[in-house]
Amino acid sequence: MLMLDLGYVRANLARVKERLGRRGADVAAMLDGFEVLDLKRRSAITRAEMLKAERNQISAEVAKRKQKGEDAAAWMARTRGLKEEIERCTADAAAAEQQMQAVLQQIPNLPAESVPAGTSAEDNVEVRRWGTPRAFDFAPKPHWELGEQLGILNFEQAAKISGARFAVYWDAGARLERALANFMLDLHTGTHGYREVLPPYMVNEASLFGTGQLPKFAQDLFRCADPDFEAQEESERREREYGDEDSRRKDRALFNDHWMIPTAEVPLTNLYRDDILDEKQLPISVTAYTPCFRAEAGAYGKDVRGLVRQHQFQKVELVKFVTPEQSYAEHERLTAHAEAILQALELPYRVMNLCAGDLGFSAAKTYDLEVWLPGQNLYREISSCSNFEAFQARRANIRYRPQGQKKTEFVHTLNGSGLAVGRTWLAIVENYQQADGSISIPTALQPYMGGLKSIEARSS
RNA sequence: GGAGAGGUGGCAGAGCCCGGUUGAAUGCACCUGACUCGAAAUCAGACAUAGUCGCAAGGCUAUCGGGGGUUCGAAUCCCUCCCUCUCCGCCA
Repeated sequence: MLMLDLGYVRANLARVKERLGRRGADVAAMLDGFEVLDLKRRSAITRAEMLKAERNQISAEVAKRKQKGEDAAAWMARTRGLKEEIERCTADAAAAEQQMQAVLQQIPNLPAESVPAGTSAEDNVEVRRWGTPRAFDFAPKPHWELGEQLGILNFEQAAKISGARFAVYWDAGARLERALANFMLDLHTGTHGYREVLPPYMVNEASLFGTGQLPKFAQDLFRCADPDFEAQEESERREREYGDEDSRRKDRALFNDHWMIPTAEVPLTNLYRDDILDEKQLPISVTAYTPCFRAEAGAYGKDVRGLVRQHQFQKVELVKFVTPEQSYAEHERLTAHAEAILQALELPYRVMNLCAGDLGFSAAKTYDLEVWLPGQNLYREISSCSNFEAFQARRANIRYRPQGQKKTEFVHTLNGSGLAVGRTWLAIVENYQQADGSISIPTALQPYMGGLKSIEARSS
């Protein structure tokens, strides 16, 4: 299963290269040799199919003669040598196919037309800004200082029981996390029309392939080791032996094939993997509150303090399945739904249109919402809302039947954080801090905090 | 963990014991046409997906949970893995 449509790539090679080139010259270069490989593959397929056709004809003749009671030995002998020849051609075709798949699976989605040019975060374009950063008459502190002073956040205990990049929340801090999750879910299900889902937090390999995390980004994920070591070795042997990506994708679980989800996008998008939806059902909007687990390999020394970059954090995710016609309008709506949370909590933010070079692997277009953090004096990503067009749908085989049409088409998938709860937590702590180190609770959140208006240090 | 049953097209469901025009009966849904002012009902027809060859018409190849094997030929036989269901055990 290809990430980009093979026929489309072949027919529009120059155009595809040009659009991929917007992500960087090295990306477009991945398609070098594509034509040669494709030619090799097709000629091997044609040869193999001709031989198979011959074999099938002979078999049909054998069947006819046997039914009539005639002798078929002469015909049966005709296939001598065919079998080996077929096997050789099929192997050639499979080898070429595998090489192409290996290349294509590494290639990211094509950027949408409305994506700005650029190579790094520097080139992202600010679309709009909401709210005014509050003027402090004292020096605002970062959340890790405030949290530890108030006794609602404990990194030492987390390091002891788990390791680096984990946190323990206490008392009102724990409740604040729970309040935020409930508040967000209520708004999305009540006002924005999303259905609430509680999905598994562990998924199989096929799901991760479907949303684009695998095969390229295995190093970012936590994989559950099978206590049965022999089973694991057996699985890896199979992977080597038959492991073209496509058959592995279909071969749902080789052993206990479980990975911790890096985002609810994975289980939610895969809800409809291999399904054919009715156009009447679309758009489908779902939301879920889940933990997210990220290895953060390669992030050593980055954001080491505080809650910004954790191995486990919680997030409310928004996912939509839409028709191609709806997708860009729905992308704007989904982004607005995430923004509505920030607005209700009165947290200043800005919306960034990511440039081609900063776009994620699977995305055609992404808006990042960046919240103002006075304790660190910067805007920080708190939500990422993307349109994947048919990229994930093709990999996960999610189709729909347009009304009045017989042929199926791939849906477009969208998702966004609505919001990352951990980062919302710290945004509240930093933006609502008072001179005495207490945190006032945003009005919208107070009902979810049992009426609590302020988090103060415990007296005891 | 133990024992059994099963996985077939959008869905339901035959075929598998006894391998041979079976890409797969039948029903439902969907689509087209007729009838109708329109709709329902009825009747008639069409109706899998992907790859590949071809300007096209149209061929050809593959696919009956995944992989492998036996055979001239596999949905049907053999091996293996996965999944689902039922019963027993254990457990939040």
